Amino acid sequence: MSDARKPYPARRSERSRHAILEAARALIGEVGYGKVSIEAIAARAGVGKQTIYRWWPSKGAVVFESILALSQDPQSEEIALPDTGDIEADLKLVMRATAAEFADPAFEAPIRALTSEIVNDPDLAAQYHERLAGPLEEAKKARLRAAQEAGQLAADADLDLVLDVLYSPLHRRWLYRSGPLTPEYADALVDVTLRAFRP
Amino acid sequence: MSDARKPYPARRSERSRHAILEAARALIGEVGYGKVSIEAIAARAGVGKQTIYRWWPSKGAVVFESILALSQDPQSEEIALPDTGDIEADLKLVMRATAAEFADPAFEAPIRALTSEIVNDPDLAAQYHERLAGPLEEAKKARLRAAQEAGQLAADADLDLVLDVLYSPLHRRWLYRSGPLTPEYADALVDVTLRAFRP
Amino acid sequence: MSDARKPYPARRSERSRHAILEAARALIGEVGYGKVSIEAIAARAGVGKQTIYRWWPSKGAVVFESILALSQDPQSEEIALPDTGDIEADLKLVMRATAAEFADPAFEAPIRALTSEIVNDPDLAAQYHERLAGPLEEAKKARLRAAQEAGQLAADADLDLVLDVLYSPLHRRWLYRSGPLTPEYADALVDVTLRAFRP
Amino acid sequence: MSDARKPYPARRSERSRHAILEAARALIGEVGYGKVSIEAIAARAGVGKQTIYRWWPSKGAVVFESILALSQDPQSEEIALPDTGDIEADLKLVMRATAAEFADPAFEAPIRALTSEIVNDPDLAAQYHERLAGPLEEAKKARLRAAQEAGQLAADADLDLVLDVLYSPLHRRWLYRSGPLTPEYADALVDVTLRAFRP
DNA sequence: ACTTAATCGAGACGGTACGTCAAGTCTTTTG
DNA sequence: CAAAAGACTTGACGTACCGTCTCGATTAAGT
Repeated sequence: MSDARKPYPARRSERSRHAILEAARALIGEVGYGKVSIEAIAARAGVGKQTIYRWWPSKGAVVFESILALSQDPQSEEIALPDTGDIEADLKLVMRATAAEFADPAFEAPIRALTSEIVNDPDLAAQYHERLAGPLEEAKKARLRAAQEAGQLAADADLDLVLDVLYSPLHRRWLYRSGPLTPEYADALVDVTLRAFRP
Repeated sequence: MSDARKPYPARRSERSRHAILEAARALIGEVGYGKVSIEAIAARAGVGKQTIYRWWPSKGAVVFESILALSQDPQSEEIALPDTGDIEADLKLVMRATAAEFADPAFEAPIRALTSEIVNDPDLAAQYHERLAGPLEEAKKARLRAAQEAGQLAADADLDLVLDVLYSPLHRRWLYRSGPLTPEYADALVDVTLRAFRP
Repeated sequence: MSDARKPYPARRSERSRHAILEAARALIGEVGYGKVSIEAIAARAGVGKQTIYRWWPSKGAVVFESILALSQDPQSEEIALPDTGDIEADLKLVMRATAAEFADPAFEAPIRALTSEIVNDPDLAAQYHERLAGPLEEAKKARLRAAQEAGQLAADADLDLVLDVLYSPLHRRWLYRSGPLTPEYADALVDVTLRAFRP
Repeated sequence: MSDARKPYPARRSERSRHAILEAARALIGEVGYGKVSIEAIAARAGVGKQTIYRWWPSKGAVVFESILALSQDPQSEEIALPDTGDIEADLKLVMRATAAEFADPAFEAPIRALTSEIVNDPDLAAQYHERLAGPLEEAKKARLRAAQEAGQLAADADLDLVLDVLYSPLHRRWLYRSGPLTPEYADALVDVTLRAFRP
């Protein structure tokens, strides 16, 4: 009887699951995503390779989930952006923080790994959206909606588009290393965006 | 690398060089970037493996160059954007074309491959900038400068920032598959950008 | 072996025991001894692996017992060789039958499997002797004793030796495939043996 | 390019070939045939697994050749049995030596391993015949022919049959552990054989 | 035109990792 | 409490490629 079909999750070992994700996370940090192997994850987690193959379809999926797990625990349930009533100040705060995060090497490595996976795997891209990017975007849109109601943003602005204009340039600069992620750049993006969507 | 103290380019076989790049390009299209191997490239090109290792440091470099070669040949020397005098119409034309290009599967595969490499290798990112993205950006900035002179764009606008705002959202949508690349979206980006940077 | 401190045979499921031996026998015929696995036996028998491990120490033991069971059932209790009074005729009959049996592919596979086990496991060799070979030899020796009493065989002949000389060459030829198992060869062995041990 | 097809023996590494056979031989002695793995042979020989798979089709073939190599080197070219003119004395000498050899544990292990392989693989059986058993049998038959010419053996005796009767019982007793391999037993077999085939 | 030295196609080599199979152990649920 | 079910760790399988290392056989310079 091969292990190939329909493992029955009720019997799944929580201990193993956790050890695998933790090992994956640690190895990405230590040797870089490209050099992480399933064998190394299994060895580090004290787990048989089959236990990985039983529950995940690919290295990408393990790595993906290990990073998701990493990102989700701390913020737990609720994500909310600061709301002082001043949309410009609030956005600049958030954008500067985002820029700083991207510049932090400890943060970079796993996110680049994750991005590599997402670029080449539509399934993971969908999961990424649903589980990580989506909730975050909702939180941002909630803050923007408040700004609309306060008359600081055009009432008919497409909030998805606003977010695209606000974040994409920063993201692209980071991904392609096409320029420095300075606070000034963050501020400039906020200024441009508010100018484009002012009431 | 034993053989490779100083590969002396004068003796390099142009026939082999070309066959290798061509084989790489073909294989990316057939099996996808992740599954292309040096051995397969060598076999397909009718070349010894050492001939590849002698001239390129990694699979990424071969693939990268094969795609660069692909992109450069047709447009040869000069790249220029249309200039009808109407910046809005011209940009919409270009942006719609870009969106269509991204949506074309034959175009997608190699560019995603290239992007995978760039994300994880700063050297390749630099080369990409210098040899592909840079010249293109210059052409775009030339057109924007003409618009500034025609009073259609703020004279003090940072043209790099303008390009970021214009292209990044489209690019990001494509890379993360986070939304459809419609002509309407292309138009909306042009509208937003012109609104943000109007004189 | 956790479960197996003292498997308490009183509660043993006869249904399972039989299904396991039957499954083992069937699989040997279908895929060959070398490719039979405990997992396959368990699956085919509709039995948990532990149920096999609880009652048998190794794959060899299961296979061995399944073949023993196969050989014993039909002949049940009593085995006796033909006795027409003519030892030469009787032996030739038996030897030709034995040669034919060995040449039958359906018979071969399990016996070769059994032999593989026996060669490398002295315990199984002993069991084989006690449960299969021994009784058969007794029957043969009974017939030879009758021949001695009839003055057709030297009275002081060592009957074990007689059997060795009679059967071993045939057996070896089969095992090593070192020659054809013809009726003529069977006859020749009887002739040689009777000549060597004539009164 | 996979390694799968037609390795070209001219480039074969003699160093590796020898190390592999030597490692196989050593491991059989240390852990027993059943527990020898290709991986262990490769590791012990300081060789990649593929180098084994490139030149041998199976574990059995490697083990087989390692034992053949072992048996062939010392006796090199010519094998000849003693010939004092007294066939009985000569045969008893040889048979007692054979019995002693079988009883030696250092000799036993590899020969049992070899036998296991031969039983289940007709190809190996054929090779065994051609490269080991055949030449030996020729030497024995040469001695028996001399005895025929000296009038110590029936002139019309089938020498293959003589060898069968002489050796098979000893061999079988060893293989099945069905009795002790004493010098007396060896002598008895010579006596029986000579009686059966006396002129 | 003639060496002569680097490049070439080919492919064997020592290795690492793959994804699969089965072994034997352990745990949970069912009868 | 035995048995079915099946997840677990372990370890070997046979394959795919890696990057290095010979091999002759071109091939293009510099004599």
